[in-house]
Amino acid sequence: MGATKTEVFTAEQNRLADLAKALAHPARIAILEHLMRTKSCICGELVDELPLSQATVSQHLKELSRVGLIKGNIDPPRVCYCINETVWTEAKTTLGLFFEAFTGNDCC
Amino acid sequence: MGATKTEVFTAEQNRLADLAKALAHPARIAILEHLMRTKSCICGELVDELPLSQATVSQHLKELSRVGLIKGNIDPPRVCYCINETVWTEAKTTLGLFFEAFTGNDCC
DNA sequence: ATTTTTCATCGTAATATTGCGATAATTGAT
DNA sequence: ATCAATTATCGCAATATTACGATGAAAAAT
Repeated sequence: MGATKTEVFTAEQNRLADLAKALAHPARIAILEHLMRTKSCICGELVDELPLSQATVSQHLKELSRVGLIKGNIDPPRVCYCINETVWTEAKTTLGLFFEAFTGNDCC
Repeated sequence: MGATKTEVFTAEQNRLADLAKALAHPARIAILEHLMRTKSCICGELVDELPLSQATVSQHLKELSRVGLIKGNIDPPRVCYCINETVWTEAKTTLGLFFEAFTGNDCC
């Protein structure tokens, strides 16, 4: 085993889990925070910013791209990354609705 | 390697990533949704609800407990689980603030 | 005392993630 | 054509996660 049984869950549950997975690493949080701070897009200065190798940073950027939270503009030899507003809003809304669905419990 | 370099990130970044990690599996999303739906606490009926073995469900419950999103009341031989309102609010707020910090970008 | 019920934990196998050095790939500049 | 700069990808090692059967632990009921 070791592989998640995605087939047995709904598309919504899988999507929410997938968005959360993209946020489930401090380096990716730091990358997104940096992209928010420097409104203009960022490329490889993230490597200077973070104590991680270029290869590792590139891998984290790939994971964020995979779920769509960021997008990159090729400006050779650079790649300018920035937050994808559409998916950002989707994530914000989806997670927001999820957390607001809880209205308190009696027991415990 | 294979281990996350937590030391080089802030406590806030690590905590946010850790909360996200707890949500980064559809089974755990399903568990939390079930706990929200059935306001009263739930124990092993999750095993009937989910197409996963008892051992696997227990492991997911442990992960949710680890970050504090749920808590359990021992009522032998049962264990009644429910959402931990304090941590739930923390997660909601932390993630909410994170997503709201983005105010749009120009490029890309 | 034994049985039953419920849940946690152990052990194990399969797969995924993290991290990095080395190597490609791309394109502008010389 | 070669070089420099930047980023992606490959290959590898270490560790983590997912999943499950089997076993253990706890306490009520017989």
